[in-house]
Amino acid sequence: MRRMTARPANAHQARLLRLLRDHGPNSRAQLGDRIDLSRSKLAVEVDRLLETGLVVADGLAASRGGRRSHNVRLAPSLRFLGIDIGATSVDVAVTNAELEVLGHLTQPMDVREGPVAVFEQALALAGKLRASGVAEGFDGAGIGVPGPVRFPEGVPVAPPIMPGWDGFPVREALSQELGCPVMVDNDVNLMAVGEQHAGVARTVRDFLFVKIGTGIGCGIVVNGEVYRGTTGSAGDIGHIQVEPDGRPCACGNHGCLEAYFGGASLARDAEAAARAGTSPELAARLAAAGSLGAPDVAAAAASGDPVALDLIRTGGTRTGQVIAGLVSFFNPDLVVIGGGVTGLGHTLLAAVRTQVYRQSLPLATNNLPIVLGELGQAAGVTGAARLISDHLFSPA
Amino acid sequence: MRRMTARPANAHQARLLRLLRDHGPNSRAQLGDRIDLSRSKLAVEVDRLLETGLVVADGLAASRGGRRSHNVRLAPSLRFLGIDIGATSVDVAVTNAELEVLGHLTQPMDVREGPVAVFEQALALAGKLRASGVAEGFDGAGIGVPGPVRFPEGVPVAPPIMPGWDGFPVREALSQELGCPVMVDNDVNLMAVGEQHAGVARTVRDFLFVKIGTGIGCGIVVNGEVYRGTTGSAGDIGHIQVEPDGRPCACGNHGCLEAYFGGASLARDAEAAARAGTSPELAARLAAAGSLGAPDVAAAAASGDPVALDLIRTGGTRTGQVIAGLVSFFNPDLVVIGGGVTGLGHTLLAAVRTQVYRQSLPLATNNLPIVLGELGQAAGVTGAARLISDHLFSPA
DNA sequence: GAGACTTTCTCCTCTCCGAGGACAAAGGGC
DNA sequence: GCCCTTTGTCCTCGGAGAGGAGAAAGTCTC
Repeated sequence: MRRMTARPANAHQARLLRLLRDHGPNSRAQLGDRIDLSRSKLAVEVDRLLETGLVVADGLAASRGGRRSHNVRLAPSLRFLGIDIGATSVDVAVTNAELEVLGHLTQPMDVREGPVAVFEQALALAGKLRASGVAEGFDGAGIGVPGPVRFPEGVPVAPPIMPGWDGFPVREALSQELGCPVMVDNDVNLMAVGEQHAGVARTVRDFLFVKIGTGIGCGIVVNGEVYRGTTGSAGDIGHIQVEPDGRPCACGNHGCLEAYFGGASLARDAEAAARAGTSPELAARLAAAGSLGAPDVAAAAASGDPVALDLIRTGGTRTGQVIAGLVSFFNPDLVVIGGGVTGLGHTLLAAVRTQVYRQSLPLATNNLPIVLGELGQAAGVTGAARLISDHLFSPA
Repeated sequence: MRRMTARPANAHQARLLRLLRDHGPNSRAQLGDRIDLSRSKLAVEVDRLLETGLVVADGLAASRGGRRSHNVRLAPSLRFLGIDIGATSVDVAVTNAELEVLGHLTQPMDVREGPVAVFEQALALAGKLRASGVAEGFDGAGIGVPGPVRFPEGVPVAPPIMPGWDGFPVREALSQELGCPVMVDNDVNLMAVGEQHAGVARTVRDFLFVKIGTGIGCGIVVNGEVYRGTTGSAGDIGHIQVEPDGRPCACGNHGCLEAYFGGASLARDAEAAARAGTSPELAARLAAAGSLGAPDVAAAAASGDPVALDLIRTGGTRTGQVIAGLVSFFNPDLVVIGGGVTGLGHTLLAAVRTQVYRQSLPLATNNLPIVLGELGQAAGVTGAARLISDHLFSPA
């Protein structure tokens, strides 16, 4: 099948495409209400979009008391591919032009295997999705990687947990492989975008998305747009110090947040507790599985294990300490907590909230919701699809 | 004298005014090089600006190899008033349209006396400047206050160190009093803007301006624009915790940065050292003056007093701790240190630098200059003038 | 010092965009 | 079936702005 080649010719067309993406099929009259354009101009631009094939007619709308208007919608054959490469897994999803997830596959994987091996797996998953019939091809792809990215070029820079990726031309390579436009960003940024598009952050302009997974990172949204910093490493909060002269961290410093919390240290602490015999529950799980992870701690906590609960609470408190600082500094509308360990759920959230509300100034916390993400695993891939659609639905 | 009433009629005129503000007098031909407009359009817009009186002819430019071009410049009679209200002083300056400071007065003052008393003093200083002949009237005024501001309305909100100002309609009142447009912002934000306009931050888009004065605050510039947060309290970093369960702070928490450093605690620590007898130098100064302040510590340090040096170093280290976290989070192009205690100078700077470079990740610090502000006392008033000029030089 | 070349400035024309009105088409309600 | 409302199409008109022609005002070379 021939894929999308057209792009909006001007800012008006771009706006129309985004309206149709975000609000679904719409009548021409409704579009007129949402956009500040004369009817004549609007008709011209919609007709041009119909010609390009990006938009198709979609029957008649219900009457609003007079002549029925013609519906239009984004081409139903458009497909975006969202790829979320985590430290230990890869997620691939296919969406339509309205960014609804039509198919989603996950697979465990170690990012340290390097870009070639990881791409092979991601492309295999994409192929599987295509074979399942949800897509015949892709009009664009977004991909998130667990490290800093030089955004304009789509190239990872100095990623600590994925050394083999440094400077690898992700955008270029994937674009070649898939034969469609590709955009690359940090995975946490994309999760933030995902929650902004379809999750809890739909209505706010300035918010933080804190991901607690293998590592801890933060997506920063300013004025509705992701802020990436000078070198693309903004939001790298895992190595903020929470304990002067504290535990040594893999980064070479002492007392970093990640040395105390996050998937890796949580697993380490849980195993230590199991071996020390303070938690029979965790010990049993360790004996059964040979190793422990965040899900084990979550399960143990759910069954009331005090050691597991304590691990989550102190971790949440430490995370809350850092977030409190960020809230004072950034004064956001909203803080979203997401990532793999949200299985720890409300125990974690409660600890974070307590700490933030206690430690930040009232003016910044008065109307500050701190909530869990709504999209879970889908946040990253949704954000990825949104990233590429934003790119494609902008003037050429 | 009649004051400026005209405003640019469109975005082109606004851009031309800003070009003339930032680059000084310019020939029409040069303006053509700097702006993307056809010669005909440019001529029309410049002529219209000449008609409004915002811009005046300014003789002939030097030849660039052919016919000499006509110079234009912003009306030389335009005057902006910049007011910087600190915790313990008020600064007032007059600038021309190019934001050059033509006169500058400072006066000690306690902001807790309340808005009415403070305005009286500020207006008296403005009157003095007018009497000295640098201005006949003001075309606009910018004012900075030491607390959070609801920016669109120009009203302080819940300012901790100036309770009497909460909700006081600063913009409205001052505009009435002066008979010209007024814009209000947090004083630290304005110092950041000042350094951006005429100081060290001229060439960067994303930077932090850390002010260490009576309190400690931070101006955040994203994409060339001040970021103020949802409630206008962004950058309030004085109450970020640096020491879990540390010293009690005036805000009710423990271990805040301001409990350890900043003008107030520096004075307290210095007096304690003087009384304890560990520093003869400080003791002598205390005996002479009855109390100590940051300048005393600076002087003692300059003459080699080890206790004073140590106070500055540990304060710098603590500040560096916080800045290190912000740098990891925000990944700026540049960090500027300014405010009253820059008299502490390079001892302070060195301590901050050491801590930040040690504690933040290499990718964020590799090309990160940390420097002292260039403008000193003039940063705030320059930023204030820039604020109002940005407002006036924008399409109506 | 005269002529040739450059740069600047002023008109003028021509095109394009988009607003908005007139009118036709299509539907609802009584 | 009649009248009102909404939607869609067509047309005209005004304004914005690009770009060319040519005059005006310099510099530079010989």
